[in-house]
Amino acid sequence: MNVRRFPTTAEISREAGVNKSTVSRALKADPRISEATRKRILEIAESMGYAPNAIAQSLATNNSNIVAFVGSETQNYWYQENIQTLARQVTQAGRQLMLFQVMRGGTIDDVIPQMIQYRVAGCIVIPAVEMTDTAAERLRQFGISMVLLNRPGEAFGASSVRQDQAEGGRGVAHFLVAGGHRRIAFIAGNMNPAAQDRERGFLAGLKEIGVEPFAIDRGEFTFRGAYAAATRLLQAEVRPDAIFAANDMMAYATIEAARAAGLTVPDDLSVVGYDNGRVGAWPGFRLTTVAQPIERMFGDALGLILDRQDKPDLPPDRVGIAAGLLIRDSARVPEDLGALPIDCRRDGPFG
Amino acid sequence: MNVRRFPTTAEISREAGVNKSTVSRALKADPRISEATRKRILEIAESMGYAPNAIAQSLATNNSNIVAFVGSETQNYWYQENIQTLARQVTQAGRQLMLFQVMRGGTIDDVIPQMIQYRVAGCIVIPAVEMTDTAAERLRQFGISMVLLNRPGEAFGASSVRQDQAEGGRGVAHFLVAGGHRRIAFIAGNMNPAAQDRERGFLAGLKEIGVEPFAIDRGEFTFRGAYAAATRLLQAEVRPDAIFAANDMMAYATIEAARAAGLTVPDDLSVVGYDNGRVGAWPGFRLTTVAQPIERMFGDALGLILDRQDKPDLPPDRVGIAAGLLIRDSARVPEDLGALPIDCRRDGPFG
DNA sequence: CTGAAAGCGCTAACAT
DNA sequence: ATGTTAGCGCTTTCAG
Repeated sequence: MNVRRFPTTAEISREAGVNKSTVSRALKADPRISEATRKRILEIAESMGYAPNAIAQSLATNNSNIVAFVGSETQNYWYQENIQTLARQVTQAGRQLMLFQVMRGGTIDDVIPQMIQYRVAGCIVIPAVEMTDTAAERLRQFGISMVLLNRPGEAFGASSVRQDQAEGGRGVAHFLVAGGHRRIAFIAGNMNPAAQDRERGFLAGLKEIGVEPFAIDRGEFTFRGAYAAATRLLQAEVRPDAIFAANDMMAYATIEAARAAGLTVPDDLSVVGYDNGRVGAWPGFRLTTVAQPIERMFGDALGLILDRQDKPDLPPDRVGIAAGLLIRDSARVPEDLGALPIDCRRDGPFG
Repeated sequence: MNVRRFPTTAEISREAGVNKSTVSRALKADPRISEATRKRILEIAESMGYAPNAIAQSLATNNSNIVAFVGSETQNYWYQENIQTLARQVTQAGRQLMLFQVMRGGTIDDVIPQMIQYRVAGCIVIPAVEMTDTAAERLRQFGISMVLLNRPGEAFGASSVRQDQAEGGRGVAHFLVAGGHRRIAFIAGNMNPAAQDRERGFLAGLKEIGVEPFAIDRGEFTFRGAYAAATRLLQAEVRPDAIFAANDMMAYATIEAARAAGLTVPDDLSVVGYDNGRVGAWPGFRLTTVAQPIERMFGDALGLILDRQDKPDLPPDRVGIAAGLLIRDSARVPEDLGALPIDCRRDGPFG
């Protein structure tokens, strides 16, 4: 309860009868310190309950070791499901994760001041947050590297880790047509660049094969929006025999809407999503979906940032990731998967 | 690309022909600075693209303005669904959110060093992370306040924000019995204190009314575990007419298991969950569940921490929150809700 | 109303 | 192998 100050390197040095800098070196395993003194210093530090002050270290080294994650106020589970993966990786890299959140209708500019204030080492930005040139410029000015997820970084001079979302969409088009569907509807997302790419790729894919999209509706990337869209689609005079939803959240809604309409998936309706969210693995959904190797993508993103700490002139880099289709039971499966322009993998039954 | 240093107060002061400290004061609206100079300094700062260095501020004030959120590697959506709420509130309070994650099988001790290193102002700890006395002691030593969520803080000398989970469980027992169920099964969670409280309260509630629990199985707070448990329960010779799952994730699994077994909810089986997760609002689930006022709870937790910045001897405080039942369609509803020992609220139909 | 100076806890040349 | 010395960028007495 006594408000005693935290032990500092100075106190340790006094106690050990050495200089502050010796302590500093001993603490960080500098090879020049003799084993004997290091051991002694470590013991003293330990006994005093010493804990290094990362704030002071950051100031002295001009290097914060904080990684920023810039998310948005989305309802989408993607961000939420995967933040834990990032947290783990950041921890394992000996860094800290700081969360920044852009409110609905805002842009990344809203959080730029805070990111700069804390001199974060770099930031990882999800597709749902709107980028701006001024923000990119400002970050560059302060030597903060950016990694954009699932969207091109070129326009902002940023790095990117990107599964080609258009390829994913295209793959789904081929998959659905090969599966024998001819009335293929699409439930689009919002203006988020990843959503746009998925749509573009999907439509391009259909065009390649000479199949007209049966219908296009908007679901705004929300459960509710997609539920309404799917319901409209399924209540029409002629209904689609397949629906591709631009993300899993909307695919869940589509499956529920189908069920509510008394339809059986995939017999009456095939549904394909995008994201490989966790709910899709539940037995009631068994969603066929485009999967992204999250673990690897975050790992790469983190790597790009760490590489650029202290190396302000390392140019941005881009890593591309192949799209892959995870096949479960929500869509009829074509005979010859090998002929598709997308990598396919089957997910065994639940349990 | 030029690695020019960030503008500092010193540079501004030079430019403005005043002293560093004047700049410092002007920047933080110190009343003693004349409007004229303040205005001039602000303009210069602006024109130089100045951004305060929070790291340096923290060092100088011995105060980091960082709030730590300590989560675990759980599959539970609770943490994930609600982290956004916290992020928003922390931002609005002008603080930053740093994420700490305890790996499966670990305790809070694993992240204590990092929290201390960054001299976080305080930490918010979810029930899923295991607390230890040494951790509590260490945080106290460094003046870092703790707020435990949904678990008593007394044992650790910590503050807490707590919906009485036992009351919630008890309320469910009364609700189910009043709804006419007599074969009431329970799917328990894990050792997490909130889960334990729910179980304890639920069993106590049944006892009060003189109803024996029909069966108790364990779902480990996971979808998969609960799905297996529910399936066992529903395939028995005599099956329960109601199942209370210790959290929503397990309730979702229960509903899916019931559906897979060809049962109709709530006609053949009533299901009640705990947490008010988002999936429960979907039309396919419409889960009756114990709700927690997340917004308020995080707000209170944050408040407890902010109150204790700079006031190391303000004793821990506890805020209690009443349990409330959110009634949807997954469980038969008793006639007289007013007679129940828990606040009930109906959630309108989806859409 | 503003300036001077010390200091927050640590690092990193530069000495020795 | 260790000590000296100067910062890192900001805040905060204490003066004036």
